[in-house]
Amino acid sequence: MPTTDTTRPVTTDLGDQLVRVVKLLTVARQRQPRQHPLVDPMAYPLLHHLAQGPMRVSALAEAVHADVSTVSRQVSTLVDLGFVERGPDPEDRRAHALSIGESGLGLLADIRAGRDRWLRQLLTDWTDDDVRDLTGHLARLAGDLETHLTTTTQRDDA
Amino acid sequence: MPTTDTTRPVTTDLGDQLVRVVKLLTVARQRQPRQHPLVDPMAYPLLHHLAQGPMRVSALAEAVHADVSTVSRQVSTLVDLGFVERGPDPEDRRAHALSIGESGLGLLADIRAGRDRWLRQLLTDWTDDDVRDLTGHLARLAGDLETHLTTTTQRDDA
DNA sequence: CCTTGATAGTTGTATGCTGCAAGCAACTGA
DNA sequence: TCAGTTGCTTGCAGCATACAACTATCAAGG
Repeated sequence: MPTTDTTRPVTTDLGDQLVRVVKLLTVARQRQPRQHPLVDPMAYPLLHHLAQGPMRVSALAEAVHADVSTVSRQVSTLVDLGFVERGPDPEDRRAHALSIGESGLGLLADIRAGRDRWLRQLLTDWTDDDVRDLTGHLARLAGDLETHLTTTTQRDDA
Repeated sequence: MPTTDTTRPVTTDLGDQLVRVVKLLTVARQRQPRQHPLVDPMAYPLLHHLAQGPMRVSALAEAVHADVSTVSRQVSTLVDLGFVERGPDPEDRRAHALSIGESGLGLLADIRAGRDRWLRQLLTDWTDDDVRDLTGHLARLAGDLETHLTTTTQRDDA
């Protein structure tokens, strides 16, 4: 047993708060009106990634840590609505080069703007430094999570 | 209107990171082996709240910001597995006084321990102060979220 | 060239978590 | 005791996801 702490370790509190925030954010997102009625909120990160350049479905799936089939469906919706274009991949005719369209960038901007309004309303008594501080910690945590998720496919503790 | 920023506001970055972390944590949780095969990870917060004293289903639902029906189902599972007891409510025979049992406390401890192991492995290069700092910010954010969720039932921005 | 195996993506099916609405039991007030 | 309200459960539907089967294409050898 490596945890010879008799006191409650700091990670326990962090875990509790993480679970709490995730839950609350999930609930909040569900209640928030969608920017576009047919676009899943879960598809938003796709736009975020596609905004940084064209990529394949498989690359996108890996980027968002989701199954290819899931991303395929989400992309299909976005394509049907005209936010994303499925162009030919010059190197492989099986694959598609997904690229975000004009309206897709607009949607992304709208999503960000709405989220910004909401956050600003939520964090009225936070200073900019507070926000930046939290953002920095979250980014670091996210980075650690990504490497952890990509390195360990399964197994570990338990 | 206080938002005369022409530069990217700090909340935009925060929003991006929040979405990212939530997504990553969700994925990580899905891949993690369950402490108990039949207990939803989403039910863990229920144990957390019940550990602080007996309460009704409705109170529990409000505490976790979920629908009563959802909590009812989750509680039924926990009762079937012996982690929670549905005792009579002395003041109202329609209601039940849910209380966590011996094994429920054990399960909660196991869940926390497993999460701790995972977090400690994840945050190897974080100092305790870093962790505490993030925890504090998250707690503050969670508090703001809770008041926001309880005050605004609908409407707002969009 | 063909054939065989691997790869990119799509679609069928199943599962898990959720909320809404209907229903049942019990409380409350007249 | 009767009408309305409240606490909870259950039937049903929605949504996101993953796994598996399938099609189309590529790549390597004979």
